[in-house]
Amino acid sequence: MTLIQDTTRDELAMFFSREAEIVAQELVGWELYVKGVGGRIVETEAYGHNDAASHSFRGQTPRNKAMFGHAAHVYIYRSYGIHLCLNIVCRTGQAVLLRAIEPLQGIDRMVTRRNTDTRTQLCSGPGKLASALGLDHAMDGSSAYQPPFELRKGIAHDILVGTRIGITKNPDAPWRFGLKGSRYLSRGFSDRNK
DNA sequence: GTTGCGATTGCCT
DNA sequence: GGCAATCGCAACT
Repeated sequence: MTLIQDTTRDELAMFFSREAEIVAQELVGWELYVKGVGGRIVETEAYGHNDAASHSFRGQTPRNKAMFGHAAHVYIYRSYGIHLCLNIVCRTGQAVLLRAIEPLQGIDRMVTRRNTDTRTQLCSGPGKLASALGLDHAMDGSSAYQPPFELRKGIAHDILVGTRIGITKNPDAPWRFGLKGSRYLSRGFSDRNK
């Protein structure tokens, strides 16, 4: 392994080894690619410590094992028996759910996988994002700092804050974050819910 | 062994 | 805005 890869890995491990609500906020504006397909992360949610909405709340199970593994590794789970959702693990038991991406590379492959050519809706939701990027449940637990994943650091942006979507427990925590002005969000930040 | 429920999406009215 | 689809997982008997 080269020095550059080691440096990247160490930097990312340090970046993600913090509270999920901090990481989720700072991750907006970064870029994520899977086999060269992806773009700018424009929406995230934090699943933190002592958070009843988190899969890790009741301790480690076979499904959430990756959440108790290494920081900067991915936690991928199946949602509603149909979709996959992508998280990046932070401090032990915490993770950031990636909810929306602004497509920048590999758009043709996203269009094929999603069966739509509406740019703003290729990755405008956790299930859509997972589908567009071609994620596989077998990737659960693998590191986000080596292929097929590639993370590129972003710069600070104006961030929108809101409550998380689709949860029933701990619904009032302001742990949803979005890139201000983005057209690629899963939904707006002013209205609560749909 | 059984049950109930989702960190969702897309189609229908 | 309403709701069906679809099934793995975890809680419970």
